[in-house]
Amino acid sequence: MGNRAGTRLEIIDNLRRVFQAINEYSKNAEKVTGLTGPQLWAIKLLADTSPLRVSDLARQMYLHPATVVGIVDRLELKGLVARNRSTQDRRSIELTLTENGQKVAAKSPEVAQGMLIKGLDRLNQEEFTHIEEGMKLMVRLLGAENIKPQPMHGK
Amino acid sequence: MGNRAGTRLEIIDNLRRVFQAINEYSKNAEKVTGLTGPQLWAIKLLADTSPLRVSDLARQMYLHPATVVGIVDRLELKGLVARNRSTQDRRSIELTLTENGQKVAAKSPEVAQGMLIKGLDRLNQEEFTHIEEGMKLMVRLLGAENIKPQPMHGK
DNA sequence: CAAAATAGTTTGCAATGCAAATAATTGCTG
DNA sequence: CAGCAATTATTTGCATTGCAAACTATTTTG
Repeated sequence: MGNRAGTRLEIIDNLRRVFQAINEYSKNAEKVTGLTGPQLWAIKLLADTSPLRVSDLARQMYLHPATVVGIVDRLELKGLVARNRSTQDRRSIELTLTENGQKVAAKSPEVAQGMLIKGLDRLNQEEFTHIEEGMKLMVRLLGAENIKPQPMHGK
Repeated sequence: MGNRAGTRLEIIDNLRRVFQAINEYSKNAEKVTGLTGPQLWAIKLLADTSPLRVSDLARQMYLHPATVVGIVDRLELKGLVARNRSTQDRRSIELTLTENGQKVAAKSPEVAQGMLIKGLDRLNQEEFTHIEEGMKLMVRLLGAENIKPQPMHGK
């Protein structure tokens, strides 16, 4: 203690470790599923709510529609996603998971999330409080209170 | 309280917020500097230690040499990095920052790091301990103790 | 000295990501 | 209701990242 400057750097190093670990979990998920990060992300979103229009998917992924079209193209090629023209608004496309797509979504690992949930359960009350308060503070430091949480993925 | 399950999800949501905030800081850095994430990362590493061989840079960035060659190509084109054949081992190339490159490295924002350091200084002792312990625990949960910290970047 | 290892590069490939232009449809406005 | 504006998805063109495999030059090792 007292040596706050050193601890400060240690905290940041630990944050970096967390980053990299999560990155590696999602790299692993890519190997397991044969899908890239964005592809897996799209599949997961479709597993949550379906059908989903292309523009809505783009909004949820904070990506340009043109980018999402490419991702959906490749998922459609793999037979995981289906496109259907909406009957109400014939401009829009409704995206759904195929049976195979649902299987993939169900089987694909929860990236780091599962790991974290299990780990959190094993903590005692004091440790749990440390993490709870620590994360709240980290959010405050970054001014990120108003940011809507979105899946973390490795690049 | 006692509702541990809810808090658990809240913790993960906060981690996601942290992720996204840092992502946005680095996106901003890209706009400010006109460099992409990997390019900025390479510049920062070269600002730390110089000269640096291509293979060493690749190792530090956990990237394939062929990938780094491309990145260095573009930095050289922009006049930020210089290549020099080593005299001791004529196979290897020594990378250095040009004057301009040094200026860019100095001026380019520390991504999220500066933000965090300033923020950490403003915390009282109890808060500081929460973050310190919280991050340690997070690292343990992910089994990331042995991971060498590397810059976090969006991408 | 010959063979193997190392360093950087080139080439070819796939994926992400954006901007701008396009076609089809819907909504709005006078 | 006719016409214009907005929305939706797509296409095209471009830059970047990232890897693997082949290649050249150099060094090290047997």
